[in-house]
Amino acid sequence: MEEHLSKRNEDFSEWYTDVIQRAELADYSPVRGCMVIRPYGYALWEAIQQALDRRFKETGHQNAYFPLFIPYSFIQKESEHVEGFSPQLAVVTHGGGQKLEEPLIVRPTSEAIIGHMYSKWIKSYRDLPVLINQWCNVVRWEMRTRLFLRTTEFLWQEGHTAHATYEEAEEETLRMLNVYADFAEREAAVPVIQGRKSESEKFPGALVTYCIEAMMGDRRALQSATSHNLGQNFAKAFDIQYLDRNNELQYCWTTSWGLSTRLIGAIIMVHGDDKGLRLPPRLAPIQAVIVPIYKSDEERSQVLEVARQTLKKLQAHGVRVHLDDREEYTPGWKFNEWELRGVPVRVEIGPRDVEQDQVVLARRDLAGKEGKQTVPQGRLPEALTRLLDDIQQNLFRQAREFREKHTYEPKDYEELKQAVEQGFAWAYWCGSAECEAHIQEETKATNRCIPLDQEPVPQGAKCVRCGKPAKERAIFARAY
RNA sequence: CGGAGAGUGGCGCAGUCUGGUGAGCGCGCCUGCUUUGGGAGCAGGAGGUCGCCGGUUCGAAUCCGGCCUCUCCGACCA
Repeated sequence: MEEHLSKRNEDFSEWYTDVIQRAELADYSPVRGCMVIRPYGYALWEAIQQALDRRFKETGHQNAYFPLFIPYSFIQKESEHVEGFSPQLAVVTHGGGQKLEEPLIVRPTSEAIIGHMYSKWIKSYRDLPVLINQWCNVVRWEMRTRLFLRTTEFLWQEGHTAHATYEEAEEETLRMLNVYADFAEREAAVPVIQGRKSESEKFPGALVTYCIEAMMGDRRALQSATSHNLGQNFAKAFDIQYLDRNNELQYCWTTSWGLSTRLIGAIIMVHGDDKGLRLPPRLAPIQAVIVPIYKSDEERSQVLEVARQTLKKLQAHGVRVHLDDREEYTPGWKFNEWELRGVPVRVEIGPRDVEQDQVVLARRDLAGKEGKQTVPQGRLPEALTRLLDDIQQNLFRQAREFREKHTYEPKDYEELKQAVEQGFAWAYWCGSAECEAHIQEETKATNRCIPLDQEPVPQGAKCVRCGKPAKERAIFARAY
């Protein structure tokens, strides 16, 4: 292992892949574009799953599981859907040593197969709404991949719901968008902007796509989750119909929404620094690591004894804590190792601390002495809990300030060009796909979203590119 | 899929241009002793058919051809 990481500001991409591998979150696999999620990275995903799953259940959803394989014909039933996903499909043509009658696709998303099942299950307005989520893997054959951000196979959850009315579907779509935003900000400490995707950026087959967008440490944007109101498009393609109270046959209104392992990429890129990861305490697999320090054998047994008691005490208090009692590494080495792996708090216990019935707490988000404090054993659990809370909030605050600092309101096209070099540009826009395409071509920035939270367009506001009357404000930025 | 770079013990690299008698260096790993409050020191040791296939040659990590994989930059995308 090399002693030092790549510098974050010098080469962000290299720093990113470096951190992931050194922190043992993931590794490259022998299969092109695929990655192996290692135990530490998977533990982070499990923490994400728990925090989200709880929110899904609280909003009335149930988990289920649909198959990995989908008949090829299914994906072709919704025209925009086919067009959007065809280039990315993995197709199975052979099975059991024989050519298949009909090829199967490996799901890139499950609207098709779930739509098919919903058409069997839904008969009456009494069956609605159907609120199902699944945790699974999907495959999209990407040209260029990147650990966590874009891999051929990735893990995610996809919620699929069916409703009696447009209003209910829209309400559900926005409810889940809110769930994602709440999760991102409170659990991952990643500040997000809730918005609507433009026509050209929306999900293939959706009526409206909503998303949460976040700013990464290199000031590029990352779509961190999406929520789609699918209207009746999939209901019509898959025949999802019900009889209403008046005995009239109606098509359902459906939604889908998803968040993937990509969010791990966001956590890395939003919070990480030159020393490595900085994990938000609420999701960190290890919230505190105890590092014992000693010289003689006598000190060793005393310190380890206290370290083990401290471990038990903190575990009993509900803290995810780890005791690093490896003999082969020095304390200094361990300090660096756990900082690289982003553990929010280090608990140092040495002879001095044993003698004085105290520990030293060092927080990951503040460097050196500034982040250190001495706490009596008696007050440890409470002090640590408070500290974790403080770190969680500090990470969020830092990320939000960073985003605000790099957010601009360009008044003309020249200013927009400069703004997207530096971060997010909130710009008035005429709403045309043409302007959007021009902006992308000329600045490499895409329309990330039209923020939901925005003032009415003032009189006389003009599109930043074409000068025609502005319809709304959009965020333009370079994106992952 | 277009452009660039790279594949040599577990990791990072040198050697390749100019083929030849030692495949080398740093980190890691193993053993022992001394160390341990910010990436310890010394001594001894293990580990590589040089990405794969083919060709040229008395002889190939090195030259030639093909293929595979990875990274970075673009177009596509969660």
